[in-house]
Amino acid sequence: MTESTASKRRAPRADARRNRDHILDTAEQYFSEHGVTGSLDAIAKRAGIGAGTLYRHFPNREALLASLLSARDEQLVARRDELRTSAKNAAEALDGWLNAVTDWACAFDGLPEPLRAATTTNLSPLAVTCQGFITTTDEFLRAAQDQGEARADIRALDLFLAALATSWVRGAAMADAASGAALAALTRSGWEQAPDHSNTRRTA
Amino acid sequence: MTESTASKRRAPRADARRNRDHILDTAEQYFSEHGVTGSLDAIAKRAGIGAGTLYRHFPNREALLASLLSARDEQLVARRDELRTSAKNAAEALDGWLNAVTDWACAFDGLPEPLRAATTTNLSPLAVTCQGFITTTDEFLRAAQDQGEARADIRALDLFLAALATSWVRGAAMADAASGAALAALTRSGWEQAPDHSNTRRTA
Amino acid sequence: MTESTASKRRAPRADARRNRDHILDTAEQYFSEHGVTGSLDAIAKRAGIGAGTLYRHFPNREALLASLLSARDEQLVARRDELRTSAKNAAEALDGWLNAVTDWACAFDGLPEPLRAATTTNLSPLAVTCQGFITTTDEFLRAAQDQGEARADIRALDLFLAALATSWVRGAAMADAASGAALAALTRSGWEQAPDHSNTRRTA
Amino acid sequence: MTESTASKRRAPRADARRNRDHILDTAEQYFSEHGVTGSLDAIAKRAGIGAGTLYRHFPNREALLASLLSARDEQLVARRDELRTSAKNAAEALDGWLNAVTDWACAFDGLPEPLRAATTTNLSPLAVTCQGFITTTDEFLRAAQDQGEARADIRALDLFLAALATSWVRGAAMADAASGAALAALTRSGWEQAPDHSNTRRTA
DNA sequence: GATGAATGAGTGTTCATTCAT
DNA sequence: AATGAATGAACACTCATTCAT
Repeated sequence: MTESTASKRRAPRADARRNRDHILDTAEQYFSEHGVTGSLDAIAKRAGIGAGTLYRHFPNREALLASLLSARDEQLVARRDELRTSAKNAAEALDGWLNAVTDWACAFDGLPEPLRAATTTNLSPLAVTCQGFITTTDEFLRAAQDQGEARADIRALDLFLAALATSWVRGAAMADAASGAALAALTRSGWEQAPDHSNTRRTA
Repeated sequence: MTESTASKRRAPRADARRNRDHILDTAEQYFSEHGVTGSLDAIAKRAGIGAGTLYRHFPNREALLASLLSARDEQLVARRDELRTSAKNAAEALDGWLNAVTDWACAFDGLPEPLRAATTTNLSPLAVTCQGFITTTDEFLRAAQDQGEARADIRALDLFLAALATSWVRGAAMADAASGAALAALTRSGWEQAPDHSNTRRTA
Repeated sequence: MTESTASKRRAPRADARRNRDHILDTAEQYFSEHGVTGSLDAIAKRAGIGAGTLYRHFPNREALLASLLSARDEQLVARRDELRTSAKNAAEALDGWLNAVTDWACAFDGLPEPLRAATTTNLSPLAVTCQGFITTTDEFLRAAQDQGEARADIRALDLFLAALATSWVRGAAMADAASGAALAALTRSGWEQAPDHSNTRRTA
Repeated sequence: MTESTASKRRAPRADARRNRDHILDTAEQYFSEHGVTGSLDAIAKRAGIGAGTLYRHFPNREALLASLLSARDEQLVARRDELRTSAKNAAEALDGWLNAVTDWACAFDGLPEPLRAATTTNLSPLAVTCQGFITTTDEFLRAAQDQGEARADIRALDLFLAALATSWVRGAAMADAASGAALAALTRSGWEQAPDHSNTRRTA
């Protein structure tokens, strides 16, 4: 299917492809330096192309972000497959996945914000990206729930948002890394001490 | 304490005081409508004063925000006192307090962002405000820990940040309210199911 | 004449012809919606062709407009013939013709502007179109003048411009239709009251 | 009244006034060269001020135009008074006035367009300016009608629009001046030859 | 013949902050 | 103390036209 449509627009034109890739590289670097709210014009300038060219490839900031992030999909997908096979149990797999998502959402300063927005608007190009990850989260979550390793009243969307929130807490490069980790831990175990009459062992 | 420094500049001039209050009222309204990133110029205009006057009272956006929020301190302090006496146990008190903080940080759209920043920069006028609430959080947390109702490895700062994160997830008025509540719940209990040795009852 | 030059490049290629027609249809619709200053790129996009193809067929906006309008020539020519036979006198014929021209120039929002320009520059592809209509106007005018039904000091060009001006006054769809009609009436009879020798008393 | 409000905002600040005047001078020159659609940024740059300063004084193009034109009001008003006293009859006065309006609307290339728009939208700052002139037109028109020198079925608005249309026909500096005059003449007397054998019958 | 990528100056507008009045 | 004018870079985004493919 994808092939047939691709055959229609035969040549993606070598220079266009090159430009596109160059824009992505430049944006990656620029966003790393200035956060996701950095100037698109500045990216175009740094890439040595006209602003129009950037907008042709990526009609708006979110489209650019989406492309940037989907380039990292492979890594996340790889991580997912790895967790599926190597995790010692469903809870570890879910935990590992959520950590991976958190890292992913920390790619650029300010990234969690549009991602969160994308979970509710559905209009953003980021929405599809997010949706895919929520689905994966759901798979891990269900597995853990089936194994009795995760509470039954948890929704995948909420875990995804919790991961984003953790990225958000980590915030800028300067922020307290420990607090980010702490929120991740809270998300897993909560602050509440189980009122264990006998001996509830719980691993921090 | 604050009074003694104020005594230095004897009469704060009635009109200045009036202006200040009027700015605060206007800003309150404006931020409610447009979020915390709204235009300060617009606030000055709506308040019917010059931009310079606004900047005289509040040298920057965060100073304005800090004043705005500290006006709500009383409510939070009242809530704190209420929780201290009425909560049936330390865990409920802590939970109630965190919910109060979460609500407080939802006062304006986009408010969690500068608050989070204030927890790390220390330079922001908001830092003092935050610090006070972190201290209160610490009191509740310690009480709960002393009662064995909260895990010992939790830090007040992290709980405070978790509350902010919850506000952040709630986000704009449009956002999914359930997800906000879900993160609060996660923060309390985590998604992990305690490995029950007897018989795990689980409702699908 | 035009045919002989066309015979040079024998087959206009079926697809080229089809493209050309499709562009015209699309442009007709687009200009109706957005006025004559609408984006040519958008027209190409809507027509499903590349921008270059559009420019191959019509090197600039005015060339496109000219083709668009000459497609309506038939209607105007038909109207001309109709007026020649059916009008009860030369003045009515001229009046009918000017109204037809006015309607024609109202085809798209903003059309009168390039038409007026075309009457003076001669470089525009629209110039030919306009010239033809001015000639026809001249025929009707002369007939009326011969019949003593039109003043002798009137020029066809000026009547044509007056018709364009009337279209211009009608302006966008929103404009005051009555004023358009009023200008047409003024053009015919003027605001001046003929000095009546008897005694025309007229109360304002 | 105007004085009391003026006293409130005591100092229009000498530099502000100077800037404002300088902007107006620059805009006058720039619009003369490039027409009313010229770049506002370019005007700011040429005036040696920041774009923001221009926008502070004139929030949009039409506000700037309105100020520019109202500076010419005095001339028109003077002309009005002159016509009132010196015109040999009401018809000449009206004719002189319409010519004055036409000249006024020719001040810049492209000016008739926003003026016409202003007669229908009412939202434009130009609307007030236009309204004033329409009122004056009405005075001259009524006088002429009272004298039996103008047809009773004419509206002031339509005469005003006819004057604008005449300016529009004159168009750019390059345009055919004769055609402009011709439309003005048409507006006054029409193209129709009164079929007067003896007594002038004229159909409305 | 057709394509559509590239151009890049240009658009109007905003805004936090400073400083002359 | 209050004012509000000035700043001017920055913003996202557009579009007619060219030209390599």
